[in-house]
Amino acid sequence: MPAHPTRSQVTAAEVWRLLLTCAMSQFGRTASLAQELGLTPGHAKALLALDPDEPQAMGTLAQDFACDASTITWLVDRLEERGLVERKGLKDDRRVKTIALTPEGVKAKHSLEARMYEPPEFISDLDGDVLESLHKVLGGLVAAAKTDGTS
Amino acid sequence: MPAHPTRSQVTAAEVWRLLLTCAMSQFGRTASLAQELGLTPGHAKALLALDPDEPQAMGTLAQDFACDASTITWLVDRLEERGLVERKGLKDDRRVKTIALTPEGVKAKHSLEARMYEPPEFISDLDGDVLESLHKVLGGLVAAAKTDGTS
DNA sequence: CCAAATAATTTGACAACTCCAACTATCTCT
DNA sequence: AGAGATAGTTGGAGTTGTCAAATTATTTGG
Repeated sequence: MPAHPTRSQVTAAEVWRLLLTCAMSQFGRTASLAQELGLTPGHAKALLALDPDEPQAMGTLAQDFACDASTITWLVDRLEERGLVERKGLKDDRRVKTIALTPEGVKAKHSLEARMYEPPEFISDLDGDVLESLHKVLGGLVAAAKTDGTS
Repeated sequence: MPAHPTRSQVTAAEVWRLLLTCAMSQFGRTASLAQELGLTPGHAKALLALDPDEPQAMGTLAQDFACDASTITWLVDRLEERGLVERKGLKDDRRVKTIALTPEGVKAKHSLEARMYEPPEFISDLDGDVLESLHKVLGGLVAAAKTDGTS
């Protein structure tokens, strides 16, 4: 923690607010976007959280989504009905079931991401070198965010 | 629009993806955050959309939220029950009702924003001059986003 | 003034989500 | 082996969010 709350501490809040505002200006669409692809918000959330290469235990998902275990059961039932995911037993511990994306699921995930990640005009209008520097800073942030317990 | 899709076009997508990823890494919490304040996601969405100084016609809200008019009626009913907003007739056109935040509503909006805008560690850990430059760029983006028809 | 358009509401129905409590299967530790 | 913990499921229940169709009040255009 910082020894003294300097001026830059204030600016950090301001920067974060701007970043969030910027993201939200477009993120609002995500619901409509998902709907266009025949996905409910819940489906979309799950697809974004699931890594094609790393099946997740249901319990882990429940923690990630900060919801009850049975809520995950319900959600996975819906996803499975649509053939987007598959329950797989875990060898080491047969109580655990991991959730893996099916090829359909991977396709859906990619469709969704492709649309979400289409840059809005106010980004693509930026100068090359501004993009370059933003890219550098944000890249670092994303890396830092991953290793952030966010206690 | 750019005359030629140069390399920077690719980078714009990449930058946008990073920005979104960065924002989403924390935005996921918003639901829990709202819940702590006794707000449903719908309430939160509405509070964030409403400007204390500019009451919105219900029809406008329906457009913003891309939902049915009756859905807004339902949502505003809930908000009014909690004393967060107030329906006000419009002088010029008595069919229209505008939704204004009550003092309670303004307070709730501010509580919510205050929490949302608390910067995560990976932001407050940044160097002063990085913050400075980010602030400058993002400030411009937010301004540009406002005047973006987002056709 | 009357017909058509517009803004909101009501009603009815349904899907999406969410939890809690009880239950099954499996693992772990002694 | 047996007690207790853990992972997931089931059943029941309630709220939230959503739309379509019919209704009311008001405005607008002819």
